[in-house]
Amino acid sequence: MPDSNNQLLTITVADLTFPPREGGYSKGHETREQILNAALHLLVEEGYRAMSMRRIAAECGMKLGNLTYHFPSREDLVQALLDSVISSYEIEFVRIVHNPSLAPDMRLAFYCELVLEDIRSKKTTRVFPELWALSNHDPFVFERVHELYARARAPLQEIIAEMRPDLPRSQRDAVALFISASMEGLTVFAGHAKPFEAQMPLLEKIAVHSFINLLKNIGADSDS
Amino acid sequence: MPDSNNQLLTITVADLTFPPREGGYSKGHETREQILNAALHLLVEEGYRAMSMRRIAAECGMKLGNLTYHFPSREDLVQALLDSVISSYEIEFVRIVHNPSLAPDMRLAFYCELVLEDIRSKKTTRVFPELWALSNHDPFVFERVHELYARARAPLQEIIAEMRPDLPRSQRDAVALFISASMEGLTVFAGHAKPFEAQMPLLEKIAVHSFINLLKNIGADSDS
DNA sequence: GACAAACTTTGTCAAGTGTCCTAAATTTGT
DNA sequence: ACAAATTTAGGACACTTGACAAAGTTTGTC
Repeated sequence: MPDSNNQLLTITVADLTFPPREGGYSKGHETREQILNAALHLLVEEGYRAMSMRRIAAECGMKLGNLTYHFPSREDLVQALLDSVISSYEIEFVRIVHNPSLAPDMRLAFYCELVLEDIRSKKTTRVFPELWALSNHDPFVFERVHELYARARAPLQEIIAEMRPDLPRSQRDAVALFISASMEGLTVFAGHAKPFEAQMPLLEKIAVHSFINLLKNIGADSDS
Repeated sequence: MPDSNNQLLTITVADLTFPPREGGYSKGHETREQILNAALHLLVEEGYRAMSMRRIAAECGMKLGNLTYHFPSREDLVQALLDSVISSYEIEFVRIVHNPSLAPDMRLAFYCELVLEDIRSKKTTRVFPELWALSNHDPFVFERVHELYARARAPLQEIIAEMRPDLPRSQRDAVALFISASMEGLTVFAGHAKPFEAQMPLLEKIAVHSFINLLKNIGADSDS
């Protein structure tokens, strides 16, 4: 198993993950995936506005009618795309939880490294701001995005509970939220092709250092 | 001057700020502002997609022809809107710099309070994710947004320089960037109508505590 | 090979988009 | 009073958008 050696170093979130198929021919599922891949590609390269039914069909080299056969409405397609994007992340979260029990500091640092590494990818840098904007006006996107983040915080909450069992749960969860939001914010500044992309390694050190310090000192300090 | 008393407590960023006008009648400038306000309203309430020329005109109760008289192209309108939004913030940044020299800890806490208070407003929660998404594909938006953030970090850099003059500038700037990004990230989670909006006061405490601890300990610690 | 289900093409539909235009009416500042 | 600025009222352009219907073609199975 050459994978299990560098598994901890090379975890990368897949672009899209598709649910197991039920009925239909295999060709149908293939084109469905092809469509969603084309949609993601357009979303990443040219933004949500460019992700029209016609352009997606053209990207696939197929006719528009065929696209509407697989996705009767644009909303269907967007929801399927969102599901596929999010599924990829949830798969990785499961792996992180099943991590060998290292020292909590190390697990936290590792978690941050994973998140900040993913943020630097073109896909994440491009897709998530789009989702944040959409979630402001689309309840479906809103629910899915925040459900995703809730699962993303779960490993963090475990680590924090291990480090600071003395803190009340509400406090621990708030800290987990702060840490998660803190890293997400770096997307805009140090994500792919952003002004401070090159400084991400330094920012990661600062972030991890800051988070660990926060966890050590919060509550015990001369703080209200 | 009743303002100068609670000035420090009630600073709020205006929705739009307009540059001084040169030629034309005053009515012309008024409708220009009316148009931009309507555009912002649409952007906030229904998102970038809904912000079409016709809908803006309808929102103002005016004819499309009149809109294209003031803004010949949609790009002109978007750029003017962006300028107006950003101007409002830059005005506040200037005030912050001209702050009485309190203890740097207090100035930092005050700065964070301002930012996190603004983040909770509907306008900021709605507009900025839109800008983040647009900046991924529109060079003009990209430049303006990051120019805005650069100015937003300036007061932060001053405070940090005061607290930690021993640190190299690159390190200080990276910390300022981290702090700024950290708070921006909270937009998605604790902004207006977001799942953790109610927890913003607690999150603010955590954030300020974390930032101050970071500034105290960074470099001096057993850290690489 | 038959055959039904699944897939794909082709063509059309109403509605929306930004941009441009003309001509007339109205308002504004001096 | 009068020129400049603004607004209205239309219209038109070329194009894009999501949705739909009716034919074809392919696929797996009996």
